[in-house]
Amino acid sequence: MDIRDIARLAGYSVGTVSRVLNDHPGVSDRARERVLEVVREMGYEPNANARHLKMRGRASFAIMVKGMQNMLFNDIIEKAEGLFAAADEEARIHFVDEDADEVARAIHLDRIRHPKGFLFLGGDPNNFRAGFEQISVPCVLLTNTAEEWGLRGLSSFSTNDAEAAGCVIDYLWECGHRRIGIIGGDREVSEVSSHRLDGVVCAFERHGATFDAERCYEPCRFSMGDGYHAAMRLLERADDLTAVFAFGDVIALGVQRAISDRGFRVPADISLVGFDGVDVSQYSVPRLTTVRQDAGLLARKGVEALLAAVRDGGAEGVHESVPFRLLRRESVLSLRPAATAGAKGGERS
Amino acid sequence: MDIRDIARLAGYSVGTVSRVLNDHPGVSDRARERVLEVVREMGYEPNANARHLKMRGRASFAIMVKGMQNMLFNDIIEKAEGLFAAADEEARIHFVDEDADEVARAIHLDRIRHPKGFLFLGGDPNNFRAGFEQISVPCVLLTNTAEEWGLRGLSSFSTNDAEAAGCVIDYLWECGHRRIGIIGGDREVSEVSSHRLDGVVCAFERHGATFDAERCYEPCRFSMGDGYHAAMRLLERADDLTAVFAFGDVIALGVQRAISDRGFRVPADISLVGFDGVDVSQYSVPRLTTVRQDAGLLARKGVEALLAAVRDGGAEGVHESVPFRLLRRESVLSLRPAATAGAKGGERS
DNA sequence: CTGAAAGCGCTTACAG
DNA sequence: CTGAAAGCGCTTACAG
Repeated sequence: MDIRDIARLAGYSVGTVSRVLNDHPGVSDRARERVLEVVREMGYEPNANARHLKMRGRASFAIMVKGMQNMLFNDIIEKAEGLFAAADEEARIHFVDEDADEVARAIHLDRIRHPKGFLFLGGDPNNFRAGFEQISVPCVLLTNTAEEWGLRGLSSFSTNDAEAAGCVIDYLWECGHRRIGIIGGDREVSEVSSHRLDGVVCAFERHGATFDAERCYEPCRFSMGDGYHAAMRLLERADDLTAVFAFGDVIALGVQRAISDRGFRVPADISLVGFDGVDVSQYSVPRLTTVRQDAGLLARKGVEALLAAVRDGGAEGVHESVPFRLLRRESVLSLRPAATAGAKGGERS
Repeated sequence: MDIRDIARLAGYSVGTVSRVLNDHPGVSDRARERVLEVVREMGYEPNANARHLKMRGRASFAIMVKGMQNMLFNDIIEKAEGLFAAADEEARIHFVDEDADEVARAIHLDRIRHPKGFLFLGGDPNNFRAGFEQISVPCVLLTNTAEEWGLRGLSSFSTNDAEAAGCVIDYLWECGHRRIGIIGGDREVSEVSSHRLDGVVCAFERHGATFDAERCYEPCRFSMGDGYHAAMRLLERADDLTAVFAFGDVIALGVQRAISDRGFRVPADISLVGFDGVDVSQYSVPRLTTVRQDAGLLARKGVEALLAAVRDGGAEGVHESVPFRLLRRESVLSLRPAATAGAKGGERS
């Protein structure tokens, strides 16, 4: 069943059928109706390979997702897919391993599949610096800022990680916490972690204190298992902590388990804060205090920018941060009785 | 940069270049080396659209995933992707909404993309009965059994849901629980839920009791939020339950939160069992007792069957169940002091 | 072993 | 408004 069959059955040429199928002008109503009738009857759908071959290949968009376990990315994917669909665009999802090279994968895809553009969910600056210029189509990066990567034509939308991390420290400080441990991605590898750590360090300085990274910072990958083991190491080394800030909700879940396994309770003995604001954070017991990244807005800005860049021909590259929110829930204990009331129910604000 | 450029640069015809690229016999070593040299130098990669057009379209496999929030499916996808890659096959992931028609989507893809085969993660028998025969390529279904759907050419690999659910009830029974609530998918819509419920009912009968579905069964979708609300309804209606069995770990997480919000503790006041055995279940506090489905084996069997069906030309369709394991962890309290020891640390076995 | 040529299923100037 | 024809970038009989 190909376009020639339809043409024959409809009594028109393949050119006319093609024009009908593509909603091109210059077709009589009679022809249009007749062709559509046959198409419907036969359940015909054009071969996408042939179509894209002819139309110079640029078929769909590619979403490059770093890691399969990142629940925030799942939320973003879900929204982005809907947005692409609404714009009548196909989007194909490619998961790449957390420590694989997402840019190399994209270069390869660019060559063999000719996507219209790439939406990156997470990315390693080293990979981008090494290969980005080899990508021939518009690219947008989400959750990382590429502002300082010096790459022409790459846009990025992200949460201001340093500021958000600073807010967490401010909040903990306000609750009377001074001995705070940090568990997050390796700053050599994970740039968001590096920014968040900067925010922590600055916040400490703001409060006239110094963050002792040597003792109170423990790096790990973004998974529950890694969070668990990192917390075990941290709690072993620094047994006087009153609070732990994990650079991801999934990490925080592992940390919570570790705290519990060492015989402590959250938040009675140790307070805990996460990052991302994924669904599970509000169902854990206790509900996890965390920084909510706005997955919906991130997805929308990213998809719109990508669509615009494709339409207008690769733009300059913009870098924007989207608002975040500190969700004050139940996993942080105020050490200052007077402040207790203020620390509760804050999510409503 | 197309195959003609390579041919010109290498000093051979496009036919020879194509043969080299496809590892066909009948090419001199000299030609092969020369062509590969140019290919490498130019970073050339053949246009997949053209290739597939010529090769009659069948390009890659399609993985149809029902719902984006199912963590078990995530595990299976991850394994399956690796397996396809190892077999040098491409696999494209399509997420379809939990209540959208995955078979209709597949029919559409079948027509426009001509995949080699479909791997379904989850599926609604109604959709399959309505449209399955319109799919022209081999299909394998995972996590549901299609044994009784009467569909020629569809294979399925799954956990024996009824048996597994029965084991859960047996275990709770053994721990002294009699007033057990069930929270799971709507049996009209979710066949796995219906099977699990059958298992529950049978197990009650085995123990000389009757399961009162009217009072003790509350349906919901497979998400934490739905689990939470369903549990609220159930606990409201049946306030004497000593245990709740949720038909999915994500549901169980919501249930745990609901139990806690009603002022009860798990397992001291109410015991809780999940289903699936996803990562998060072992990090929750308390660690969740659950049925572990073997995502790795499911993925392996599914991919192998699909590959074989494509190779040998659509086979008959086999239906196999894969072993499961009841992971006895911390969320179930034994009501019979003597049995306490046996109920703990069971995961090790 | 190699090349010239047909053809995969479409789209799109170009005529009429 | 419609049709005949060229061409998208490949693969693969068919000759030689």
